Amino acid sequence: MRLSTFYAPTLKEDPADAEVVSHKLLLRAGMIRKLTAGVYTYLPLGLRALNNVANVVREEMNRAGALEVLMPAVQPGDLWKESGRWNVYGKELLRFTDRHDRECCLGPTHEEVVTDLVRHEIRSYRQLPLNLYQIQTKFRDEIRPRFGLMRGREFIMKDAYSFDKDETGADTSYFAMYDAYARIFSRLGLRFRAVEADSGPIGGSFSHEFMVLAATGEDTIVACSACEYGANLEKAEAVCHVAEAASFCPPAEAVSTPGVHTVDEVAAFLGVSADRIIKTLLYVADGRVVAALVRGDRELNEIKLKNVLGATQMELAAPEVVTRVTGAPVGFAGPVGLGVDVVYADKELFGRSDWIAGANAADAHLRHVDLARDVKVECYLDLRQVAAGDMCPKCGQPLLFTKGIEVGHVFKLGTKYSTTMGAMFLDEEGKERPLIMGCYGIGVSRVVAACLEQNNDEHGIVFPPPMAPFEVALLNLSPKDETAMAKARELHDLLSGMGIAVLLDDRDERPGVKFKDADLMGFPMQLVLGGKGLARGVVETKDRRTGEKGELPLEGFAEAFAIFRQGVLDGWENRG
RNA sequence: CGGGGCGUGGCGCAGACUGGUAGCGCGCGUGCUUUGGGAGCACGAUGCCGGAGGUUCAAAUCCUCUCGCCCCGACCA
Repeated sequence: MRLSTFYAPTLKEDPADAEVVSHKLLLRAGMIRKLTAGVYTYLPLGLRALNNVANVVREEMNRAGALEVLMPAVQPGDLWKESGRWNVYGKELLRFTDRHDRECCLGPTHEEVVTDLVRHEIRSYRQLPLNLYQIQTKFRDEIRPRFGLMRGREFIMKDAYSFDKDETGADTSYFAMYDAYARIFSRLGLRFRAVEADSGPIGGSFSHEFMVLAATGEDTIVACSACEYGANLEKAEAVCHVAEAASFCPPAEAVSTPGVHTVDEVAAFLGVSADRIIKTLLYVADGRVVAALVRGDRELNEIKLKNVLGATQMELAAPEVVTRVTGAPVGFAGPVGLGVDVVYADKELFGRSDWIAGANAADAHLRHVDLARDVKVECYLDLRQVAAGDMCPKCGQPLLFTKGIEVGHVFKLGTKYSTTMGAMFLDEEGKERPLIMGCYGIGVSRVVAACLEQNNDEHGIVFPPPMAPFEVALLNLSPKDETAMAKARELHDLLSGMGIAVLLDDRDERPGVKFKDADLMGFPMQLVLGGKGLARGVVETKDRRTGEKGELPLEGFAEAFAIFRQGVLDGWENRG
């Protein structure tokens, strides 16, 4: 390919509306352009990178035994009503009606469609297992799309769905996908970690997320410093420190705390540390008012609470609700004599007494609270957010916190969809049973963005070779010189003949422009053909990642290049 | 949806408070020079100042309404 006839409009300056580095670089390197919020056009370079990711994904899915299909983007609302998600998916599901007034939506995911497909075809256990996948455009009407390709409304996703006859088979399918994902992200040159995750509204019994490690990640992941344990913060299990022996607790008594609302204020006012205080949080979950108790120095993990309640909707109680159930303004809620439907406590509160808590009266708190004596606690559970200083639930070593970008997610779904949508098969005994499903997603376009978050420097993109739109940039510094141009074409054709994607910069530009653009666009290898080297019969080389420069002889170029290339690839493989 | 910010040649920005000829840098076109890390000089083109109302002799500038974009939050694979 020749750059003079290619379309890669690079920008010298950062676009005003790009915040994160991947977004800036994708725009500056001429890979994407925005149409509207969260919706992008892929320009030739961006599309090549995207396709490279898709092809690696495709190869590994095929290797794992999954079969590629392509499902529609437009889906009938009736299917979603059948699965029960029409009313729970919310505004993220873009709905519209067609000319016959039939309700439709743009597919944010394809459990319904694939389940519908399979229920018409699968009759017997002999047809199982089956794993279908597609690489397709998804639309999710995000509340707030941001960061370019990182969180778009329209994006490219690989989604796979497995169908098995029993739990053993389903687990096998799940781990086949898990392994395929690990291979995919490794091959693409990403630093990542697979972590335990909450399964969210799609439902299911267990799941893992594949996180690309990057400071700009929107997720926080917790990983053990010693063992393999890793989890999304929202899932991470909190280890309970050993409770002190319960001592004698005097009767609870009210103390006046005028205008003292927050835990910190109470601690300061009463001269105690925050871990002696009970924080009482009130939520409305599916219409019920519930109280969640955590230690004053802890944060409640809302996902854990929501899962415990099995609630579909849960939100922090509004001030009016707080006033109604506590009889006091916000800031004085406590578990004793609280007018809520149910009280849950973090397990850390178990076995200790003599707490300080809100008195459910304006400007007052209670001291000497004993939960076992004074409160009807429904259950003591893990409700709190894991925090710095916590230990690994598996091995007891310290946990580390890092930021990550979710690029893949594997779910074991079970029979959630097959049951509600009637996707059944006959087992060996002729008995009808629901298919056991799993679903597995990779944000293909997000992988590109996540990759750039990890692989860039002050000059621009540093593409890992498997993802690079072109592996080699061949810069001809003297495009007007017939001899040089002929040589450049010869090298270009030679490399192309070797199956290497090479972009020849034959533009009538000054050398500096070519160097800057090649660096910005991030091609792993640069070959420079200029007057200086040409006279001596050599081509200069640069490894984009290390910046290391060298020379290759024009005589016996193919062999010398192969060695150079292997060196660059090995460097990527063995980088620290 | 709450909070904040921004819409001015293709891109990045100034001008607005205090109304009075729409400007700068980059890019673009032509010519000459230059040619190993985003060239120099000269000439030139490109604006319904996001849109609609209003105030005024006069609006990019003041007022009202609207549309779009970005950031923080809530939410989310």
